[in-house]
Amino acid sequence: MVKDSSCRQVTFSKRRTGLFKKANELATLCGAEVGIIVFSPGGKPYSFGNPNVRYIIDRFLKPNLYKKMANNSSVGAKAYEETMNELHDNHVKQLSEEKLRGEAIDGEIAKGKGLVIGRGCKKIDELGFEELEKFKESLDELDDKVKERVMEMEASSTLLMLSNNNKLVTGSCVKKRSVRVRAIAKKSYF
Amino acid sequence: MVKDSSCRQVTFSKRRTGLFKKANELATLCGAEVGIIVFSPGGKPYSFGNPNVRYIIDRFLKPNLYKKMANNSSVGAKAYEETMNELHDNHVKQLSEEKLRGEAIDGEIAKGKGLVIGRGCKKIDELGFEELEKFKESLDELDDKVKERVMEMEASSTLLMLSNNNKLVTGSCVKKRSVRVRAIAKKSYF
DNA sequence: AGCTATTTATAATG
DNA sequence: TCATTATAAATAGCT
Repeated sequence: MVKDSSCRQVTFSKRRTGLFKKANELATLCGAEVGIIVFSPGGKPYSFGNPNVRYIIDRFLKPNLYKKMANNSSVGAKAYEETMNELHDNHVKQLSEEKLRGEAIDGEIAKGKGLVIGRGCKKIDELGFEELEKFKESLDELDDKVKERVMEMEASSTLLMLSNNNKLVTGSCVKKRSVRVRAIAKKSYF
Repeated sequence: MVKDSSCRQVTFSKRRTGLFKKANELATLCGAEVGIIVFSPGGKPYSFGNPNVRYIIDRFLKPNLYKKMANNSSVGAKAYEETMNELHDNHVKQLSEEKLRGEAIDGEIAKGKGLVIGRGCKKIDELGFEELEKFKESLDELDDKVKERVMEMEASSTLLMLSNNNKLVTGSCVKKRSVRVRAIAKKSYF
């Protein structure tokens, strides 16, 4: 890391591109799932993901959530895709019903922002080391439960990113994944 | 992705190694921060991280938490390290105090696992789409707060990984052609 | 796992 | 930033 600033920026750009290309090839050629996050020397984030970064991170951090997907016929991205399709179908059916009674509960939920622990109303800032450790566990458990349901909601945008991310480069391995796309872009990826 | 299973496994191995090497070079040569997660066709996870994957994911998902770090003198990993050192010092100081009163609160915290929303006691499974969306927001906010404090606790282990990851074993592989410096090889990056 | 022919990435330069 | 090219590095195919 001896190069001067402008030269380093060029090298960074080239090599980042090369890295993402390699990652793309790995995913395509081998049927692997790859996620990459890069922060430039200046701190700007770049990411690559196949199927997408969110999915990779989720799967990495919470493997348990993906066990049931693994049971859904095939392996890896295919299972994910299929599971997501199912979830999405259910979701769409559910959505209309939910919308109807949704607003009625807003008030109640709003109070949720002042989440309490047990019956006490300690503020986070007042928690100490031991308390936090346990509280974090609780939170993670809760997070898993929510994630499981929230996944339905995110399925649509997730799948869109999937298709956006699959611009392939190399000659010998040009291949597009066929994916059902539904819903509108939420985030642009690179 | 045309190769048969055993051939594909070999290719996956070779290319994964190559990818991680490239990532390592990018990080070392350009001072970038890189995280990679790969799931093999069989679903086995491999990861590379500089400084480490956890840090990369955290920074990617919760940029705000790292803003204050950015204010801590320099940029990137250095700032992170320094901030972590500070946090760790505070943490160690705090730890002895906390341990003393820690156990007393266990019971109270244990109840936290039955976290409630507002006053109601709805189970997660009973929440619908609209409810979940709002609840997730609450949870994310809460998670940020906790992360901020939990970071202190994780600082020590994080820093350990950091130092473990940075065993520079070989010098630079300077091959001919004047100033052209090739990557500095780190040995164990996965 | 090692070897080598070939392809690909990239540093330097325009 | 883009294009070229000489060279280093990665890797497919084979053993």
